[in-house]
Amino acid sequence: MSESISMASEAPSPSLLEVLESGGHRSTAPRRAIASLLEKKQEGFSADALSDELPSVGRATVYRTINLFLEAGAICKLATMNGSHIYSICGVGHHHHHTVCVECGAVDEFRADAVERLISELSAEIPGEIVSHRLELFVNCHSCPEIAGG
Amino acid sequence: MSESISMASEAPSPSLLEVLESGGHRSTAPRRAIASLLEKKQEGFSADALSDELPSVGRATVYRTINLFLEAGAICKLATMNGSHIYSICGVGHHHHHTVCVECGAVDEFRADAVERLISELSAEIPGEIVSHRLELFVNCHSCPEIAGG
DNA sequence: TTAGATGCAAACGGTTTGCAAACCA
DNA sequence: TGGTTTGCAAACCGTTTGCATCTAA
Repeated sequence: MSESISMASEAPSPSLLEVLESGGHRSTAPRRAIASLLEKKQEGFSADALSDELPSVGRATVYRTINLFLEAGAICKLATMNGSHIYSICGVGHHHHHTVCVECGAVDEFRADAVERLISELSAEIPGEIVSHRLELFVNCHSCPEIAGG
Repeated sequence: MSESISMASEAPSPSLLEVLESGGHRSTAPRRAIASLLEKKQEGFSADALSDELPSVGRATVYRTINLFLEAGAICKLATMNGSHIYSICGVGHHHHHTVCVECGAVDEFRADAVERLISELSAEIPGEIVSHRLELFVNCHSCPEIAGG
């Protein structure tokens, strides 16, 4: 059963403002607004949606700030089932995978040693060497009504 | 060890023209040109690159034809490591995964029961039900020079 | 004081769409 | 022939960039 899987649902996000400052970036009003909004989000978000929620912040700044957090590893960019992609706060610092709810967009993270073990088994069977991998699970989280009303 | 993994390197692509006709689409010169070019390709390709190789075919037609094959399941759209995406012919008819060479872009398919088994194990541990999944392996295929000269 | 950050608007890359002309069945 | 498909160009979407202005440190 539950050998080495760990869900991150309960993990509090690290302070995005700390991420900013430890990266040598300034703490400005637009960045603080974005950071505090992101820290409230359970679901994945698009840059566009974020921008809509912060009409006082310029679109370019939203994109620049997202990229800044991306580079710092504070958020992840992940694929949705339809091929587009969304961003999500990273609670876990290291390599992990995501579940994305196909109904409401809620994103969760998990680490499962079984996944990594599988990859290394596959590497024996596959020509060439495995440099990296990407795994996304699309789920129906069954808690959608609370989040998205659907 | 090698229990149920199957690589698709040698599998001949099914005739894309058949795919067209069985889908009730017409066999036109542009579509035939695209189909025959695709059937020669080992590596993944972008719509843009395809269009460059077929200057006599309009860009819109390239995109339309790609989507047509996508809908028919004859080609797959898959992610590259840098977040962009490429297309690749599907030899295997059913659910499978891809390896993408980070050097030359060569794409291969594999089916591994172990992957599917892992997913169903994970489903016991993960809140909600797993609807679908996506797994991409990024590899260094070590045959790059032959394909891309690099 | 000044390097860094912002907002705007324009540019961008990839993709889709409207439409009249061309084409296959 | 008539419904499909094509090519073009313009529109589109998400994202990045140039630049003058503003601001945190």
